[in-house]
Amino acid sequence: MIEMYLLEQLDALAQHGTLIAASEILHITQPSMSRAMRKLEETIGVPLFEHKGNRLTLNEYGRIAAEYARRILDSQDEMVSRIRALERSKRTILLGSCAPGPLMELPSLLSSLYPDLTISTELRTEEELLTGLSEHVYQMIILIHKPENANIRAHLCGEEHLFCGLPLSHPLAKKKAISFSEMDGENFLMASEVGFWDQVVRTQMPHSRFLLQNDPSALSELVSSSSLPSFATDITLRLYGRMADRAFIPFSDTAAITQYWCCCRKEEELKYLAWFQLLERRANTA
Amino acid sequence: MIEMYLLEQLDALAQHGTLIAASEILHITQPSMSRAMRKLEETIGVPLFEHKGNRLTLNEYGRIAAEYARRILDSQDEMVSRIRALERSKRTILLGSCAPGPLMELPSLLSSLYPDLTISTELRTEEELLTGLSEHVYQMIILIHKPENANIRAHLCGEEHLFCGLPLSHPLAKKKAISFSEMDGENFLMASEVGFWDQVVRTQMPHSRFLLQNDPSALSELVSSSSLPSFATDITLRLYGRMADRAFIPFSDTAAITQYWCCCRKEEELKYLAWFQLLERRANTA
DNA sequence: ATCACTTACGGGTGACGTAAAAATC
DNA sequence: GATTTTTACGTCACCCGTAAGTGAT
Repeated sequence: MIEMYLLEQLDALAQHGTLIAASEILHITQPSMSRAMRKLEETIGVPLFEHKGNRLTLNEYGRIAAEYARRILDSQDEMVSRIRALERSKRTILLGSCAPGPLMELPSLLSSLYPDLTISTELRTEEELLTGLSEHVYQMIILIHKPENANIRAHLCGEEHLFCGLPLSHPLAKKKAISFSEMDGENFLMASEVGFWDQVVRTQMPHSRFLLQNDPSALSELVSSSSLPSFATDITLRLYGRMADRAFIPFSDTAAITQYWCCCRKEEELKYLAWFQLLERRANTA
Repeated sequence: MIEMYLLEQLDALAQHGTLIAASEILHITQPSMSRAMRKLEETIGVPLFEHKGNRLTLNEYGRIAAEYARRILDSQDEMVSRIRALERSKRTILLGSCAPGPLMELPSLLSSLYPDLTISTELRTEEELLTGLSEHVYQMIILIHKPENANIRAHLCGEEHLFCGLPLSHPLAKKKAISFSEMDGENFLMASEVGFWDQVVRTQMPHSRFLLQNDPSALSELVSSSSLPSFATDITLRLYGRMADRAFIPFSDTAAITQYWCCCRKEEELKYLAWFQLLERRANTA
């Protein structure tokens, strides 16, 4: 029987080259590793190491052992995280989104539908969300592109339209609509956690600079005391109202409008059937 | 970090149902297992068991953990046996054969070609030999059918012809050839380790009985003092000569003649190139 | 009463750390 | 002399076994 700590130490040695480096990573002393590696060698009964000068290196067999060690450690990690995630998914819905907008409205709806479950949310990139969903990290994710993956089921769950917030004194403040190119070059005040919108505005207005503020209320104060343009969306305007001293003008570009897809793993679609039906009704009444 | 002994005990529990049964298999006491399972549960942080009456059973999470445990233990075993087999294969050639004939001639030839290597032999079924070869248990195997597997290279390495040994007083002792059907129903003295020949004679002479003798010299004595028919082959006759008081008559059936294929894994064909060239020369001069 | 598991306690293996030596650069 | 590994020794964690206890059949 080869214990896991031996494989862990072998793996660390393979990755860091020397006993000292590996032992520092594992927070054990170097003699301890020296002993452990000898023990591993004796257990297998085949030499795994070579002494090259004052360095201990893996030989052909050691490298094979290290590959197995890596794989075994990986499956051990996977086992633990898989079980924990599964257990948690019985108690909570972790909802990941690529934009903050859906996270302002959907969690409370989820809560009312599933009162026994805890609803948590995270803001991540679409790529992170997709891998996280398949790895059972997320129970649901909100994307702006409908995923092609056959193991994922997607339902439309709303849309969002980007607005430009301008002080009333701004020359364009009276317009009914505005384009990114008209505003390109102006400096904006912006919340720092806006998900994919960050990418959108930087791409559409490459000559603009964006002053980020993490705290929403601080941002709000800054905006009202500043003459810099800001952002809003139909969702934020609906939920938080319009500032009296600002004009909010929709961007006319198609890049300023997005649809959101609420996705879950195929095998959980039935579990969330009521939820997707609620989204359906909500879309029809909107 | 989940140590291997915990996974081993979980696996045993999953396979045997109760702590007591599992602990007996592992040769540890039952309280020790009880503690270990609780420790595993605490480490993962998710309940893995249910108390059904006075029995401890795996719940949904426990069953998942047990699956992982099984896989991890398997790869750990594979790691050790793979490394040991690889190391051994550097020092020895383990030659498996489905018949004893080739093992009477080939090992000494191998020895003279590879004087630094230890040559060991085993008699097994073709099926066992094929899996053993792919799992690096054998470096070479001798089969009577050319294998189809693309990862295996086969070279002809000789043939063998079955003879019938008869006392000179036997009515058929003067014949030049003999068929299985002529002998069907007679009882034979036979060596017990004859590989696939066992199958051949039992199939071809279903009404005969075969008295097995494990020790070759004992068999030889029995044969010379008995009037029962016996077996020989061209190989045994060449190597050990003919008994003066017996006639050795070839069986005429095609089932009495076989070709032998010497096989190695594809990736080792170059390593044994000299050997296969020797077999080639030997076949041509024969 | 029997069976399966849990709790309690003591013992011994062995994994770790510290200190110092050996070997290579 | 600096770096890396090995050796030596003491300590403590923890895994196991024994024995008694609890609960279900």
